[in-house]
Amino acid sequence: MTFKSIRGTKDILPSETPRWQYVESVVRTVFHRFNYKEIRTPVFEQTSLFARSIGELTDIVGKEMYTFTDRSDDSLTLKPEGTASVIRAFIQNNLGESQPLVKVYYLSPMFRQERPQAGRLRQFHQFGAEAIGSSFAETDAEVIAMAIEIYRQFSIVNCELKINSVGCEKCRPLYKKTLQTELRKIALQLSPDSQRRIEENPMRVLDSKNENDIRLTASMPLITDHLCEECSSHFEKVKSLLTSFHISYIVDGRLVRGLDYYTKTAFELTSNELGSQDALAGGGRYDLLTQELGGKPTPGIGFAAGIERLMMIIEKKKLLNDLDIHPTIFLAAADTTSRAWTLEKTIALRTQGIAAEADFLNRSLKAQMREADRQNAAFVLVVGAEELNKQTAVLKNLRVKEEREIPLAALAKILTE
RNA sequence: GUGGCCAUAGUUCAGUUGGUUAGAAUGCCAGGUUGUGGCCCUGGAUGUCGUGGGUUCGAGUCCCACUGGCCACCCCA
Repeated sequence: MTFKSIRGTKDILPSETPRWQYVESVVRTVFHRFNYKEIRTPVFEQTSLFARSIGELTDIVGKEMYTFTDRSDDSLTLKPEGTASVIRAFIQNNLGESQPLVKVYYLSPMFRQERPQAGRLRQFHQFGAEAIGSSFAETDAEVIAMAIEIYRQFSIVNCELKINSVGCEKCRPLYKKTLQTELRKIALQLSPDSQRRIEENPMRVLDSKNENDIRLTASMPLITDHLCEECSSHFEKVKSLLTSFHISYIVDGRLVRGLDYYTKTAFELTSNELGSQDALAGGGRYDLLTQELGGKPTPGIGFAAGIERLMMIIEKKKLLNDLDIHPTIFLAAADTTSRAWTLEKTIALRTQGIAAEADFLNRSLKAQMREADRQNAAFVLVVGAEELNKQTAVLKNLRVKEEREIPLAALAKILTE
């Protein structure tokens, strides 16, 4: 084989696209119900947009971005996540000037150069939403409820919602210092990654999956015990709202997400149906991001979810297997003289809004019947010279295996009933 | 980026201690029914055995490298 798709990229084939389209339509429906409107941003941006927003020291920026220089020597990057682009568009188009709260959603491919494995691709797809302009806990709860509602639409209700508060510019630096001094005491016993993070991003050390690290840091102070008054009451409000929405959650004081811009609420939705890459969706509040990117200080919160991972669960649970696109009628020609008529009629039916198909490969009647069956057509119309003379045809219902002779003039009417 | 396993018809896979023209199932095509699908029967077509090198009289089989896939680490959607 001479040409192959790039490592970590996948073709979504005709056998799968009906399921994708259906999932996308459900996602859109829920977003619309929550009054979020779609935004479409370019797939690539200036590299510095991501470096600035996601954080220079994060794994995403440090080693996973698809970055290249174009012919004008500008450094561009295929977007590794959605929020940065949305906030850039929000600022650039002054979206905040026409209303205090902007609620948008997106469905888009994302790109990260990681080693592919189950549930992880280099080009993958996310849907996500951003509510820009509200600092209130009510919006945090709305966004979380919306994410959960999408999964509920697919009867996925056993996933786990983990939430945390990562503090703000007032309380987080103090906590970081406290944690850092504690971590330095045991630094040499920690994994190399964690040792590096003590200085770069100490909170990530607590989020390590290394068993030894977990044991050593078991009694470390948690951010949830060091929040300032404002962050603490915000967190309490989010939790009580979730409870009032009948959404169960577990507080995970060690949850730190891989993007530096989060403040206060951070959350993650995981599923045990997925294997090692078990995060279905993640998100959080980013009250400082808009000003960091040069806009007016505007609080915001959002989430993003992986479509392939949702798809994995849908496939595993054998949901949505009966979606398919099929012709209502297949026009089969019994002899060569009637073949031209079937083609003409097929085109005519299509213009009348009926999904029709015919044989364009000059096949035998038997082969045409097989084709109609393979295409899962509801009806077959068999016509030959004799029928055309009488202006009739044999209409066969493939589902109930019955056939009858009908006048050609009545065909469209019968099919649209 | 690191590691383990893997790579043979369209697909899923078999292929003996290295030995002649590389198989099965399924799918595809055709016929059985010269105007009728699904089930059944009969027949047919299809492989650079991932790529490149090496060992050997001889390699799908052994060795090396590369590429790709799967899974895990890491990280995350």
